[in-house]
Amino acid sequence: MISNPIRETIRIMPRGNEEIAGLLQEYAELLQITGGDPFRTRNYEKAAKSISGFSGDAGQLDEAGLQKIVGVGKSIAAKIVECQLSGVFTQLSELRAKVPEGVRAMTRIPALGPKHAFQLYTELGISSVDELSDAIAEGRLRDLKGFGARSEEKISRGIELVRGLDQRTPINVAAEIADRIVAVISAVDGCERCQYAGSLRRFMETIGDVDILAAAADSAPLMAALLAMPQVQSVIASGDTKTSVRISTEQAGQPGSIQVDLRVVPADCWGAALQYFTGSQAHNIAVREIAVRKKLKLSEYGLFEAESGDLITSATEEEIYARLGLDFVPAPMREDRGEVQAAARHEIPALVSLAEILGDLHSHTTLTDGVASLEEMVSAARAKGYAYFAVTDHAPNLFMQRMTIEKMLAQREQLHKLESGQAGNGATPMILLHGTELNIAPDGSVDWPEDVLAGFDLCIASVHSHFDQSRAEMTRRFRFACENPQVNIIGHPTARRIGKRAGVDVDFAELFRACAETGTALEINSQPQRLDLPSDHLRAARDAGVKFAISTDSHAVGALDLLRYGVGTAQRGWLTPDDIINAWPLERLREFLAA
DNA sequence: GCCGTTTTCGGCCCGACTGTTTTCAGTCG
Repeated sequence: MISNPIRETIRIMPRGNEEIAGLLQEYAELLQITGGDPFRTRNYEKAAKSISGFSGDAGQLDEAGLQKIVGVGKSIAAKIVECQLSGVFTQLSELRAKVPEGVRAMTRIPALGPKHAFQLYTELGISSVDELSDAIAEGRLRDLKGFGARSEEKISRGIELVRGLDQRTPINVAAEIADRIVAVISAVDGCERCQYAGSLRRFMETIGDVDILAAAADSAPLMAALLAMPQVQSVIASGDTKTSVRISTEQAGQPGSIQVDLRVVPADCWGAALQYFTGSQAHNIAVREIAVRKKLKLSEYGLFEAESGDLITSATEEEIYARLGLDFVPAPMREDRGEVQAAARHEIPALVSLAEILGDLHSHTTLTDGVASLEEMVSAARAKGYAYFAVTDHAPNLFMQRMTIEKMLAQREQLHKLESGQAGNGATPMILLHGTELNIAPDGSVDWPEDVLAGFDLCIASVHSHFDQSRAEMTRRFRFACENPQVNIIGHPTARRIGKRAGVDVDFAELFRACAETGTALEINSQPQRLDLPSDHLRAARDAGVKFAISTDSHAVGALDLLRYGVGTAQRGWLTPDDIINAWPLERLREFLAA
């Protein structure tokens, strides 16, 4: 029998981080539903999140290694190891037998939590969202203790909401809505400050709800302004300090909606409120625990002496962190993934900022699938004040793009003319780089022969097909592409489409090694439906010695503005300008591309 | 269940809003 070299490298793969995290999360939820100790529940949730964001492969670790992960102690480590070895998680199986899967699904309904879901199951035998819907229609909830007509109504609305697809909103759609609301609220008489906070300020890739914070002595006119917006579909809650509504989102004609929370505070506690309202919840808990240990109390109203209740500070976030002995933590880092400890050790890195990006390294024109001409793209890039700009149209193997070597060479000539044409008008000229986006074939090869590739200033190589290869094949495919001396950057490495297509299955540790060894950068693609490489992988890649290119992959002039989402993603991955090749001056960039 | 320049035991963030309640539990962030 002929041996298959790929097959031989496959071992029985242990469960990956996400799978382990999923089991722990499920166990936490089932514990909560069955009324388990809330602190234990919180711990399992924390361990799940911690493993989900862990940069190594938790499935490869023994008990001692697992316990080094924050939130994982003796007991959870033992459960994970047992699960890896025997495939059995006894306590989880026991709870699964007590709580049908449908009951857990019921807790996803807004306004229906674990306690009521379990009550509905034990007292009425309701064990799915559909059964719950029927029970409400039959009026069976009314006689239940703790339920009434209003709760029936809220749960009914919640069921409609969960049945609608795509509950989380892309970051750019949420940002547009947030900007509009901030403009409306800011214009109200008496509004002293207004900005968005929450997951949007932290640059999460999708947004569950939009959090708006405002400062005013009298909250009523601000709340009224929000309620009067024509996009408001329904009011979830409305009080003196907080109003929650659902607002419609139009995405390419698709109906949708998102929850918006408006919180109004007095101006003098702005910093404390912004810190609180930005989250994440896990970060806030970690920070508040530090406050408690110092005999202080932190809330959205300020930092107080625990004993006397005297206010210490509340005006700015910086003062609050400083008073707790912490470095200021930039919002995108606030996920309780080690940043609080880093802040205590005064090791918060100087994150890359939008202003430090000197050029965009991935763009398309009408020569392939862009909708703006070369001249339009270049002039838009110049308007951004970039020091350099790369045009990287698709290569021939993406057949529908009908690229040829002749078209490519003609574009290069046009590009050189454009570049020389700008001399003499006084301003520092923007350097134009001629590049291409190659297609990584299933075997790892790319479109053009090496001598053709050598004519480009830069080559991106991306996976555009055969997404379902096995991990071993995919990993070998990437390594082969990295080893091509002409390939400088791997484009949108996981090839995921957020909410639509999962990323390819690749051994990330091996990919990072290959990139580091060959001097190949990984792209952080700024398209909101990509955000790829995802932020969760960035720290591991950087620790392996990988450099990154933050690019927009623009197919239109307006898309150049998407760079901020790529920068936000890089900030979530703790990256500094030194990690980002397009934050470097042209000379250093050229050296990297030539190496 | 985790964690510790106060602790290996005894804590574990904090507050707003709602609905069904005569004082509070549940949900949410």
